[in-house]
Amino acid sequence: MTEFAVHHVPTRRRAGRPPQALLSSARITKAALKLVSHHGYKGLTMAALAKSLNVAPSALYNHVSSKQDVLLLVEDHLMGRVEVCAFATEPWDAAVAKWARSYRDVFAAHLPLIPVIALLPVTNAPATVTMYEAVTQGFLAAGWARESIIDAVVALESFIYGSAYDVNAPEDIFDVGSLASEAPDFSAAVAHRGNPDAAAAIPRNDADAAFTLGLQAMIAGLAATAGPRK
Amino acid sequence: MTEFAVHHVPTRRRAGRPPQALLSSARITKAALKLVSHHGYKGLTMAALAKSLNVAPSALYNHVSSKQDVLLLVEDHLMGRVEVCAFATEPWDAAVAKWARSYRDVFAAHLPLIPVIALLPVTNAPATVTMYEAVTQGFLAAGWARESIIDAVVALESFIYGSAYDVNAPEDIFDVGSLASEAPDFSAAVAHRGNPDAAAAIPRNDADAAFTLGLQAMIAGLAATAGPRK
DNA sequence: ACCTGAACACCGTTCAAGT
DNA sequence: ACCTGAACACCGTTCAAGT
Repeated sequence: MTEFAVHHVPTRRRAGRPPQALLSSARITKAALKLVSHHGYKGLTMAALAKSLNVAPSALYNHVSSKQDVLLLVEDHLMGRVEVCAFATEPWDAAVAKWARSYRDVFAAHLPLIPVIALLPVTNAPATVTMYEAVTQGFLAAGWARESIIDAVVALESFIYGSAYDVNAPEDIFDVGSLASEAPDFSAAVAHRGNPDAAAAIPRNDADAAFTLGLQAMIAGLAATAGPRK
Repeated sequence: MTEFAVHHVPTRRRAGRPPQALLSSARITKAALKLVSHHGYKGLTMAALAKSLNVAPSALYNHVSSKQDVLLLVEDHLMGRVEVCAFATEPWDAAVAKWARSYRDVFAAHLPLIPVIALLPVTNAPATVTMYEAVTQGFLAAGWARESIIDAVVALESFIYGSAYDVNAPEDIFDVGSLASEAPDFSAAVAHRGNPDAAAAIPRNDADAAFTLGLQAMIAGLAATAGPRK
């Protein structure tokens, strides 16, 4: 050992230049979205996610603390696709309708995220907060009282989440099968859903019809009971 | 070996007397409910369910085809706890409100069943069909057109499912944390939710407030747009 | 027909060890 | 700080074998 060797500085990075990590929140989010779009949420496992990033599964835990964390990253990314632009240009009721429909459409394709949105704090979800800010401003601009806005938004969101499930319901969800005789009125209502005369079988999107009906009802009802004083 | 032994009839059951099985749908449902009430849905595993019935896990598959099947059994049992009696005695809007609130309360305590209700056909769910029959009769008695009833019920259910999630949301779900400066209007709306003056901090159930607001709005809106002609 | 025991093909997560 | 490899403690489900 020479004295020189003692003073030898081993492979050392220049100050202010952190090591180039293989992973990052952005790369994880992107890989997760790609995995989901190709194989659905059943294909989104920590092992598959790691593989798609050419990394060991345990490496993911240096950047997220759990799979829930990955889902939150994906959720926040998708929240950026919810349309809030109408709140700046259109009347309140039209803007709410546009926002609600795009919100439903985005998460109808990502059902497993609904418990995540509905139950996880918005802290560390910047795009989600941005969405809420735009919505709140739209309500304020329409003359809503500050103290009523969150309740109204939560009520609308509840309807939106439930409607996102309904988009994915099978066509025959209300087929009573052998129980028909015990539920004649319900069976008839199901058979005649949307068309007064049984003969005409018009092609129809049942989920859209229910969503439009409920959305119009809630918007009208909110405007009448909690909206701005005329 | 004697001739007698050859003719010996081994333990044989009398005709028309099926063997007394250890398991049945009713026993499985009951055990599952008990497991959930004590340990939550994370405690409802096929292994735990089998153990509580003193049976091997594989034995369950002689009576249900999957865990989804167990969840459907539990769901249908719980649907019997949803109150439909008001449809026979009270005016339509009051009856709907009572039904919706009990529906929300039942499944707020059973969130993992919501995807099951929302996505699985009602075939083989007799209590669920019975519930729908009573609701349909209530709508018919109030003068609703047959072709609009299912859409209205689906819209109400969507709101109910989303509201069940909201009951379980943490108090701080809208805490923006360090993002407050980027969402001033939203932050203020959250801070003043329910109370006009910031000083008074009245105890308040936020989920109930949003549910009541949304339910009143939707009921009023439905009555105005799709209800019976006056 | 109904149940057991063993096995299968997965999960998410942890942790000592390396750089 | 970040990654690997191996292990852990589970899951739901299947299936040959028994009665």
